Amino acid sequence: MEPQATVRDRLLDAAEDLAATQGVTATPVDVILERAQVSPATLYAHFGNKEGLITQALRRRLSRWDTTWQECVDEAEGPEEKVLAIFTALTRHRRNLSPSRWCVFLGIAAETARPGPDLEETLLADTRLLTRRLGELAAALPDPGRADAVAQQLVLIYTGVLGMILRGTDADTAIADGRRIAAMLLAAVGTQDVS
Amino acid sequence: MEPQATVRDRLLDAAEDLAATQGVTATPVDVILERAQVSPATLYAHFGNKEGLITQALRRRLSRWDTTWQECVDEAEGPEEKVLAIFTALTRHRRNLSPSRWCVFLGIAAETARPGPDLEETLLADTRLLTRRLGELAAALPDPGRADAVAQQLVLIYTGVLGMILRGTDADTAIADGRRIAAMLLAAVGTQDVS
DNA sequence: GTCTATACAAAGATAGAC
DNA sequence: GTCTATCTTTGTATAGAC
Repeated sequence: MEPQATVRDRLLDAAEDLAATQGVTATPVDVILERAQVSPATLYAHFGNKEGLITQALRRRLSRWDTTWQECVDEAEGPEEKVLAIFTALTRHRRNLSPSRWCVFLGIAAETARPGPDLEETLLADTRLLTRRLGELAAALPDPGRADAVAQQLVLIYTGVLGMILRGTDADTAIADGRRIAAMLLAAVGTQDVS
Repeated sequence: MEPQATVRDRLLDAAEDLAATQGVTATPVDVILERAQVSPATLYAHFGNKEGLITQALRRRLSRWDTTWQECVDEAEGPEEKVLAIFTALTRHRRNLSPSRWCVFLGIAAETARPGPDLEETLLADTRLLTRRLGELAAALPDPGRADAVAQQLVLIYTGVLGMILRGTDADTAIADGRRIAAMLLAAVGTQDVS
Protein backbone atom coordinates (compact mmCIF):
# COMPACT_ATOMS: atom_id res chain seq x y z
CA MET A 1 0.00 0.00 0.00
CA GLU A 2 2.98 2.29 0.43
CA PRO A 3 3.93 4.51 -2.48
CA GLN A 4 7.33 2.86 -2.74
CA ALA A 5 6.07 -0.71 -2.35
CA THR A 6 7.67 -3.22 -4.67
CA VAL A 7 5.86 -4.41 -7.73
CA ARG A 8 5.40 -7.76 -6.10
CA ASP A 9 3.80 -6.27 -3.01
CA ARG A 10 1.55 -4.06 -5.05
CA LEU A 11 0.33 -7.11 -6.92
CA LEU A 12 -0.27 -9.03 -3.72
CA ASP A 13 -2.10 -6.10 -2.15
CA ALA A 14 -4.31 -5.63 -5.17
CA ALA A 15 -5.04 -9.33 -5.55
CA GLU A 16 -5.87 -9.79 -1.89
CA ASP A 17 -8.04 -6.74 -1.71
CA LEU A 18 -10.00 -7.54 -4.85
CA ALA A 19 -10.34 -11.22 -4.05
CA ALA A 20 -11.62 -10.36 -0.60
CA THR A 21 -14.18 -7.83 -1.74
CA GLN A 22 -15.22 -8.97 -5.22
CA GLY A 23 -14.23 -12.61 -5.39
CA VAL A 24 -11.67 -14.21 -7.65
CA THR A 25 -13.72 -15.08 -10.70
CA ALA A 26 -15.28 -11.64 -10.66
CA THR A 27 -11.83 -10.09 -10.71
CA PRO A 28 -10.18 -10.17 -14.13
CA VAL A 29 -6.43 -9.98 -14.30
CA ASP A 30 -6.70 -6.60 -15.98
CA VAL A 31 -8.34 -5.09 -12.95
CA ILE A 32 -5.62 -6.38 -10.65
CA LEU A 33 -3.02 -4.96 -13.01
CA GLU A 34 -4.66 -1.58 -13.15
CA ARG A 35 -4.98 -1.40 -9.38
CA ALA A 36 -1.35 -2.42 -8.94
CA GLN A 37 -0.15 -0.18 -11.77
CA VAL A 38 1.76 -3.06 -13.28
CA SER A 39 1.89 -4.58 -16.73
CA PRO A 40 0.64 -8.10 -17.55
CA ALA A 41 4.05 -9.52 -18.34
CA THR A 42 5.33 -8.56 -14.91
CA LEU A 43 2.56 -10.43 -13.16
CA TYR A 44 3.25 -13.59 -15.11
CA ALA A 45 6.99 -13.24 -14.62
CA HIS A 46 6.49 -13.14 -10.86
CA PHE A 47 3.67 -15.57 -10.27
CA GLY A 48 3.33 -17.72 -13.37
CA ASN A 49 -0.38 -17.19 -13.69
CA LYS A 50 -3.42 -15.73 -11.97
CA GLU A 51 -3.85 -18.65 -9.61
CA GLY A 52 -0.22 -18.38 -8.55
CA LEU A 53 -0.76 -14.77 -7.57
CA ILE A 54 -3.92 -15.58 -5.68
CA THR A 55 -2.20 -18.44 -3.90
CA GLN A 56 0.64 -16.23 -2.70
CA ALA A 57 -1.78 -13.55 -1.60
CA LEU A 58 -3.70 -16.13 0.40
CA ARG A 59 -0.57 -17.43 2.06
CA ARG A 60 0.35 -13.96 3.18
CA ARG A 61 -3.15 -13.37 4.48
CA LEU A 62 -3.19 -16.66 6.34
CA SER A 63 0.07 -15.76 7.98
CA ARG A 64 -1.37 -12.45 9.13
CA TRP A 65 -4.50 -14.14 10.45
CA ASP A 66 -2.29 -16.59 12.30
CA THR A 67 -0.42 -13.72 13.94
CA THR A 68 -3.51 -11.74 14.88
CA TRP A 69 -5.18 -14.79 16.34
CA GLN A 70 -2.12 -15.77 18.35
CA GLU A 71 -1.90 -12.26 19.76
CA CYS A 72 -5.49 -12.43 20.92
CA VAL A 73 -4.88 -15.81 22.51
CA ASP A 74 -1.86 -14.45 24.33
CA GLU A 75 -3.83 -11.49 25.61
CA ALA A 76 -6.66 -13.65 26.92
CA GLU A 77 -6.68 -14.93 30.49
CA GLY A 78 -7.70 -18.45 31.35
CA PRO A 79 -8.32 -21.53 29.20
CA GLU A 80 -11.87 -20.70 28.21
CA GLU A 81 -11.11 -17.12 27.31
CA LYS A 82 -8.17 -18.28 25.22
CA VAL A 83 -10.47 -20.56 23.24
CA LEU A 84 -12.98 -17.77 22.77
CA ALA A 85 -10.22 -15.40 21.67
CA ILE A 86 -10.83 -16.60 18.11
CA PHE A 87 -13.86 -14.34 17.98
CA THR A 88 -11.95 -11.33 19.23
CA ALA A 89 -9.32 -12.16 16.65
CA LEU A 90 -11.89 -12.28 13.88
CA THR A 91 -13.12 -8.82 14.78
CA ARG A 92 -9.60 -7.47 14.91
CA HIS A 93 -8.59 -9.21 11.70
CA ARG A 94 -11.50 -7.74 9.83
CA ARG A 95 -10.66 -4.31 11.14
CA ASN A 96 -6.98 -4.55 10.22
CA LEU A 97 -7.29 -5.84 6.69
CA SER A 98 -9.38 -4.86 3.75
CA PRO A 99 -12.85 -5.98 4.76
CA SER A 100 -13.79 -9.20 3.03
CA ARG A 101 -17.27 -10.09 1.93
CA TRP A 102 -17.13 -13.03 4.32
CA CYS A 103 -14.09 -15.33 4.37
CA VAL A 104 -11.50 -15.16 1.64
CA PHE A 105 -10.50 -18.80 2.04
CA LEU A 106 -13.98 -20.26 2.07
CA GLY A 107 -14.96 -17.87 -0.68
CA ILE A 108 -12.21 -18.99 -2.98
CA ALA A 109 -12.78 -22.62 -2.06
CA ALA A 110 -16.40 -22.14 -3.01
CA GLU A 111 -15.78 -20.47 -6.34
CA THR A 112 -12.77 -22.45 -7.49
CA ALA A 113 -14.08 -25.70 -8.86
CA ARG A 114 -10.75 -27.32 -9.63
CA PRO A 115 -7.93 -25.63 -7.74
CA GLY A 116 -4.38 -26.54 -8.59
CA PRO A 117 -2.30 -28.37 -5.98
CA ASP A 118 -0.72 -25.24 -4.49
CA LEU A 119 -3.97 -23.37 -4.12
CA GLU A 120 -5.74 -26.42 -2.74
CA GLU A 121 -2.99 -26.90 -0.19
CA THR A 122 -3.24 -23.26 0.84
CA LEU A 123 -6.98 -23.47 1.26
CA LEU A 124 -6.64 -26.58 3.39
CA ALA A 125 -3.99 -24.87 5.48
CA ASP A 126 -6.64 -22.47 6.77
CA THR A 127 -8.82 -25.30 8.03
CA ARG A 128 -5.78 -27.10 9.45
CA LEU A 129 -4.70 -24.02 11.39
CA LEU A 130 -8.16 -23.65 12.89
CA THR A 131 -8.41 -27.29 13.85
CA ARG A 132 -4.91 -27.53 15.24
CA ARG A 133 -4.87 -24.42 17.38
CA LEU A 134 -8.38 -24.88 18.67
CA GLY A 135 -7.44 -28.45 19.54
CA GLU A 136 -4.41 -27.25 21.48
CA LEU A 137 -6.42 -24.64 23.31
CA ALA A 138 -9.23 -27.07 24.03
CA ALA A 139 -6.72 -29.46 25.56
CA ALA A 140 -6.31 -27.00 28.42
CA LEU A 141 -9.99 -27.31 29.30
CA PRO A 142 -11.49 -29.86 31.66
CA ASP A 143 -11.81 -33.24 29.94
CA PRO A 144 -8.82 -32.91 27.57
CA GLY A 145 -9.79 -36.28 26.15
CA ARG A 146 -12.54 -34.52 24.25
CA ALA A 147 -10.29 -31.73 22.96
CA ASP A 148 -10.37 -32.85 19.33
CA ALA A 149 -14.12 -33.29 19.29
CA VAL A 150 -14.62 -29.89 20.91
CA ALA A 151 -12.24 -28.33 18.40
CA GLN A 152 -14.29 -29.70 15.51
CA GLN A 153 -17.41 -28.20 16.99
CA LEU A 154 -15.70 -24.87 17.50
CA VAL A 155 -14.54 -24.82 13.89
CA LEU A 156 -18.14 -25.48 12.94
CA ILE A 157 -19.37 -22.54 15.00
CA TYR A 158 -16.64 -20.28 13.68
CA THR A 159 -17.49 -21.34 10.13
CA GLY A 160 -21.13 -20.65 10.87
CA VAL A 161 -20.27 -17.11 11.86
CA LEU A 162 -18.56 -16.54 8.53
CA GLY A 163 -21.45 -18.10 6.67
CA MET A 164 -23.90 -15.80 8.43
CA ILE A 165 -21.93 -12.82 7.19
CA LEU A 166 -22.34 -14.17 3.67
CA ARG A 167 -26.06 -14.49 4.34
CA GLY A 168 -26.16 -10.80 5.13
CA THR A 169 -26.02 -10.73 8.90
CA ASP A 170 -24.03 -7.88 10.34
CA ALA A 171 -20.54 -9.12 11.16
CA ASP A 172 -20.50 -7.95 14.77
CA THR A 173 -23.85 -9.59 15.39
CA ALA A 174 -22.76 -12.87 13.85
CA ILE A 175 -19.52 -12.88 15.82
CA ALA A 176 -21.36 -12.17 19.06
CA ASP A 177 -23.81 -14.99 18.35
CA GLY A 178 -21.00 -17.39 17.62
CA ARG A 179 -19.16 -16.49 20.78
CA ARG A 180 -22.31 -17.10 22.80
CA ILE A 181 -22.80 -20.54 21.31
CA ALA A 182 -19.16 -21.41 21.81
CA ALA A 183 -19.24 -20.25 25.43
CA MET A 184 -22.23 -22.49 25.99
CA LEU A 185 -20.39 -25.39 24.47
CA LEU A 186 -17.40 -24.79 26.72
CA ALA A 187 -19.63 -24.52 29.76
CA ALA A 188 -21.01 -27.95 28.95
CA VAL A 189 -17.59 -29.54 28.57
CA GLY A 190 -16.58 -31.22 31.78
CA THR A 191 -19.89 -30.69 33.49
CA GLN A 192 -21.89 -33.20 31.49
CA ASP A 193 -21.49 -35.83 28.82
CA VAL A 194 -21.89 -34.12 25.49
CA SER A 195 -22.06 -37.24 23.38
CA MET B 1 -34.54 -36.90 -15.65
CA GLU B 2 -37.21 -38.95 -17.42
CA PRO B 3 -36.65 -39.74 -21.07
CA GLN B 4 -39.75 -37.79 -22.07
CA ALA B 5 -39.08 -34.78 -19.85
CA THR B 6 -39.80 -31.47 -21.46
CA VAL B 7 -37.00 -29.34 -22.78
CA ARG B 8 -37.56 -26.93 -19.95
CA ASP B 9 -37.26 -29.63 -17.33
CA ARG B 10 -34.17 -31.07 -18.93
CA LEU B 11 -32.56 -27.66 -18.78
CA LEU B 12 -33.51 -27.17 -15.15
CA ASP B 13 -32.24 -30.62 -14.24
CA ALA B 14 -28.95 -30.07 -15.99
CA ALA B 15 -28.46 -26.60 -14.57
CA GLU B 16 -29.27 -27.66 -11.04
CA ASP B 17 -27.10 -30.73 -11.17
CA LEU B 18 -24.11 -28.93 -12.63
CA ALA B 19 -24.45 -25.89 -10.41
CA ALA B 20 -24.63 -28.13 -7.37
CA THR B 21 -21.62 -30.24 -8.23
CA GLN B 22 -19.35 -27.93 -10.23
CA GLY B 23 -20.51 -24.44 -9.37
CA VAL B 24 -22.03 -21.87 -11.67
CA THR B 25 -19.01 -20.07 -13.02
CA ALA B 26 -17.28 -23.38 -13.65
CA THR B 27 -20.25 -24.48 -15.72
CA PRO B 28 -20.35 -22.94 -19.20
CA VAL B 29 -23.67 -22.74 -20.94
CA ASP B 30 -22.42 -25.21 -23.52
CA VAL B 31 -22.05 -27.92 -20.92
CA ILE B 32 -25.58 -27.38 -19.67
CA LEU B 33 -26.83 -27.55 -23.24
CA GLU B 34 -24.99 -30.73 -23.99
CA ARG B 35 -26.24 -32.38 -20.81
CA ALA B 36 -29.80 -31.32 -21.57
CA GLN B 37 -29.50 -32.16 -25.25
CA VAL B 38 -30.86 -28.77 -26.18
CA SER B 39 -29.68 -26.01 -28.48
CA PRO B 40 -28.56 -22.58 -27.29
CA ALA B 41 -31.43 -20.68 -28.81
CA THR B 42 -33.93 -22.79 -26.89
CA LEU B 43 -32.33 -21.98 -23.57
CA TYR B 44 -32.42 -18.27 -24.24
CA ALA B 45 -35.99 -18.46 -25.51
CA HIS B 46 -37.09 -20.05 -22.23
CA PHE B 47 -34.99 -18.30 -19.64
CA GLY B 48 -33.58 -15.15 -21.22
CA ASN B 49 -30.03 -15.83 -20.14
CA LYS B 50 -27.87 -18.09 -18.05
CA GLU B 51 -28.72 -16.37 -14.79
CA GLY B 52 -32.42 -16.72 -15.54
CA LEU B 53 -32.00 -20.45 -15.90
CA ILE B 54 -29.98 -20.72 -12.71
CA THR B 55 -32.54 -18.65 -10.86
CA GLN B 56 -35.41 -20.89 -11.90
CA ALA B 57 -33.43 -23.99 -11.02
CA LEU B 58 -32.74 -22.55 -7.58
CA ARG B 59 -36.39 -21.74 -7.01
CA ARG B 60 -37.38 -25.28 -7.82
CA ARG B 61 -34.69 -26.62 -5.52
CA LEU B 62 -35.72 -24.32 -2.69
CA SER B 63 -39.28 -25.52 -3.05
CA ARG B 64 -38.15 -29.14 -2.78
CA TRP B 65 -36.02 -28.36 0.25
CA ASP B 66 -39.01 -26.64 1.80
CA THR B 67 -41.12 -29.75 1.28
CA THR B 68 -38.53 -32.20 2.56
CA TRP B 69 -37.90 -30.11 5.64
CA GLN B 70 -41.59 -29.72 6.41
CA GLU B 71 -42.06 -33.48 6.11
CA CYS B 72 -39.30 -34.08 8.63
CA VAL B 73 -40.81 -31.55 10.99
CA ASP B 74 -44.18 -33.24 10.72
CA GLU B 75 -42.68 -36.64 11.44
CA ALA B 76 -40.82 -35.41 14.52
CA GLU B 77 -42.42 -35.62 17.97
CA GLY B 78 -42.15 -32.81 20.46
CA PRO B 79 -40.97 -29.21 20.15
CA GLU B 80 -37.26 -29.90 20.50
CA GLU B 81 -37.27 -32.76 18.02
CA LYS B 82 -39.17 -30.63 15.57
CA VAL B 83 -36.47 -27.98 15.77
CA LEU B 84 -33.74 -30.56 15.33
CA ALA B 85 -35.58 -32.06 12.36
CA ILE B 86 -33.67 -29.64 10.14
CA PHE B 87 -30.66 -31.92 10.41
CA THR B 88 -32.65 -35.00 9.47
CA ALA B 89 -34.04 -32.99 6.58
CA LEU B 90 -30.58 -32.04 5.42
CA THR B 91 -29.52 -35.67 5.32
CA ARG B 92 -32.65 -36.64 3.43
CA HIS B 93 -32.40 -33.71 1.06
CA ARG B 94 -28.85 -34.58 0.16
CA ARG B 95 -29.85 -38.17 -0.44
CA ASN B 96 -32.82 -37.26 -2.64
CA LEU B 97 -31.19 -34.74 -4.90
CA SER B 98 -28.00 -34.69 -6.84
CA PRO B 99 -25.36 -34.36 -4.14
CA SER B 100 -24.09 -30.82 -3.94
CA ARG B 101 -20.57 -29.86 -3.04
CA TRP B 102 -21.94 -28.09 0.02
CA CYS B 103 -24.92 -25.74 -0.31
CA VAL B 104 -26.12 -24.60 -3.70
CA PHE B 105 -27.51 -21.34 -2.39
CA LEU B 106 -24.52 -20.30 -0.35
CA GLY B 107 -22.25 -21.51 -3.13
CA ILE B 108 -23.91 -19.36 -5.74
CA ALA B 109 -24.09 -16.43 -3.35
CA ALA B 110 -20.36 -16.82 -2.81
CA GLU B 111 -19.41 -17.00 -6.45
CA THR B 112 -21.84 -14.46 -7.88
CA ALA B 113 -20.38 -11.06 -7.20
CA ARG B 114 -23.23 -9.00 -8.59
CA PRO B 115 -26.41 -11.05 -8.86
CA GLY B 116 -29.39 -9.59 -10.68
CA PRO B 117 -32.50 -8.73 -8.67
CA ASP B 118 -34.27 -12.06 -9.32
CA LEU B 119 -31.30 -14.18 -8.39
CA GLU B 120 -30.54 -12.08 -5.34
CA GLU B 121 -34.12 -12.38 -4.18
CA THR B 122 -34.00 -16.15 -4.64
CA LEU B 123 -30.79 -16.44 -2.65
CA LEU B 124 -32.27 -14.40 0.15
CA ALA B 125 -35.38 -16.54 0.12
CA ASP B 126 -33.31 -19.47 1.34
CA THR B 127 -32.12 -17.55 4.40
CA ARG B 128 -35.58 -16.21 5.00
CA LEU B 129 -37.11 -19.67 4.96
CA LEU B 130 -34.55 -20.89 7.47
CA THR B 131 -35.06 -17.95 9.79
CA ARG B 132 -38.82 -17.98 9.57
CA ARG B 133 -39.46 -21.66 10.11
CA LEU B 134 -36.86 -22.04 12.83
CA GLY B 135 -38.39 -19.03 14.52
CA GLU B 136 -41.83 -20.61 14.40
CA LEU B 137 -40.53 -23.92 15.73
CA ALA B 138 -38.51 -22.21 18.44
CA ALA B 139 -41.63 -20.40 19.58
CA ALA B 140 -42.96 -23.74 20.82
CA LEU B 141 -40.00 -24.12 23.18
CA PRO B 142 -39.85 -22.83 26.75
CA ASP B 143 -39.15 -19.09 26.76
CA PRO B 144 -40.85 -18.20 23.47
CA GLY B 145 -39.69 -14.65 24.01
CA ARG B 146 -36.26 -15.77 22.91
CA ALA B 147 -37.51 -17.59 19.82
CA ASP B 148 -36.04 -15.17 17.30
CA ALA B 149 -32.66 -15.08 18.97
CA VAL B 150 -32.57 -18.86 19.18
CA ALA B 151 -33.56 -19.11 15.53
CA GLN B 152 -30.65 -16.91 14.55
CA GLN B 153 -28.28 -19.13 16.46
CA LEU B 154 -29.75 -22.23 14.87
CA VAL B 155 -29.29 -20.77 11.40
CA LEU B 156 -25.70 -20.10 12.37
CA ILE B 157 -25.17 -23.71 13.43
CA TYR B 158 -26.90 -25.04 10.33
CA THR B 159 -24.76 -22.76 8.17
CA GLY B 160 -21.71 -23.99 10.01
CA VAL B 161 -22.59 -27.56 9.10
CA LEU B 162 -22.72 -26.63 5.43
CA GLY B 163 -19.45 -24.75 5.70
CA MET B 164 -17.76 -27.75 7.28
CA ILE B 165 -18.77 -29.83 4.28
CA LEU B 166 -17.06 -27.25 2.07
CA ARG B 167 -13.99 -27.56 4.30
CA GLY B 168 -13.91 -31.25 3.55
CA THR B 169 -15.59 -32.76 6.58
CA ASP B 170 -17.74 -35.78 5.82
CA ALA B 171 -21.35 -34.63 5.54
CA ASP B 172 -22.78 -37.11 8.03
CA THR B 173 -20.14 -36.14 10.57
CA ALA B 174 -20.78 -32.44 10.12
CA ILE B 175 -24.52 -32.92 10.41
CA ALA B 176 -24.14 -35.00 13.56
CA ASP B 177 -21.87 -32.35 15.08
CA GLY B 178 -24.33 -29.62 14.25
CA ARG B 179 -27.22 -31.52 15.75
CA ARG B 180 -25.25 -32.02 18.95
CA ILE B 181 -24.50 -28.32 19.27
CA ALA B 182 -28.08 -27.40 18.51
CA ALA B 183 -29.38 -29.88 21.07
CA MET B 184 -27.11 -28.33 23.64
CA LEU B 185 -28.43 -24.90 22.76
CA LEU B 186 -32.01 -26.05 23.14
CA ALA B 187 -31.21 -27.70 26.46
CA ALA B 188 -29.93 -24.37 27.71
CA VAL B 189 -33.04 -22.48 26.61
CA GLY B 190 -35.41 -22.15 29.49
CA THR B 191 -33.04 -23.57 32.03
CA GLN B 192 -30.62 -20.68 32.19
CA ASP B 193 -30.08 -17.22 30.87
CA VAL B 194 -28.25 -17.51 27.60
CA SER B 195 -27.42 -13.88 27.20
C1' DG C 1 -40.35 -23.89 -30.32
C1' DT C 2 -36.31 -25.60 -31.82
C1' DC C 3 -32.21 -25.98 -34.65
C1' DT C 4 -27.47 -24.60 -37.05
C1' DA C 5 -24.23 -21.42 -37.57
C1' DT C 6 -22.09 -17.48 -36.09
C1' DA C 7 -21.25 -13.01 -34.00
C1' DC C 8 -19.39 -10.54 -30.15
C1' DA C 9 -17.07 -9.83 -25.82
C1' DA C 10 -14.12 -10.98 -22.13
C1' DA C 11 -10.32 -12.89 -20.13
C1' DG C 12 -5.90 -15.34 -19.56
C1' DA C 13 -1.55 -15.48 -21.31
C1' DT C 14 2.66 -14.51 -24.41
C1' DA C 15 6.13 -12.29 -27.89
C1' DG C 16 9.51 -9.29 -28.46
C1' DA C 17 11.61 -4.77 -27.40
C1' DC C 18 13.96 -1.95 -23.98
C1' DG D 1 12.51 -6.77 -14.66
C1' DT D 2 9.28 -4.31 -16.93
C1' DC D 3 6.68 -2.48 -20.78
C1' DT D 4 3.54 -2.37 -25.22
C1' DA D 5 1.08 -4.79 -28.23
C1' DT D 6 -1.21 -8.78 -29.44
C1' DC D 7 -2.68 -13.63 -29.71
C1' DT D 8 -5.76 -17.43 -28.38
C1' DT D 9 -9.29 -19.39 -26.04
C1' DT D 10 -13.42 -19.49 -23.97
C1' DG D 11 -17.98 -18.26 -23.13
C1' DT D 12 -22.44 -15.71 -23.67
C1' DA D 13 -25.71 -14.59 -26.69
C1' DT D 14 -28.16 -13.83 -31.29
C1' DA D 15 -29.61 -14.20 -36.45
C1' DG D 16 -32.12 -16.50 -39.48
C1' DA D 17 -34.05 -20.87 -41.21
C1' DC D 18 -37.31 -24.62 -40.43
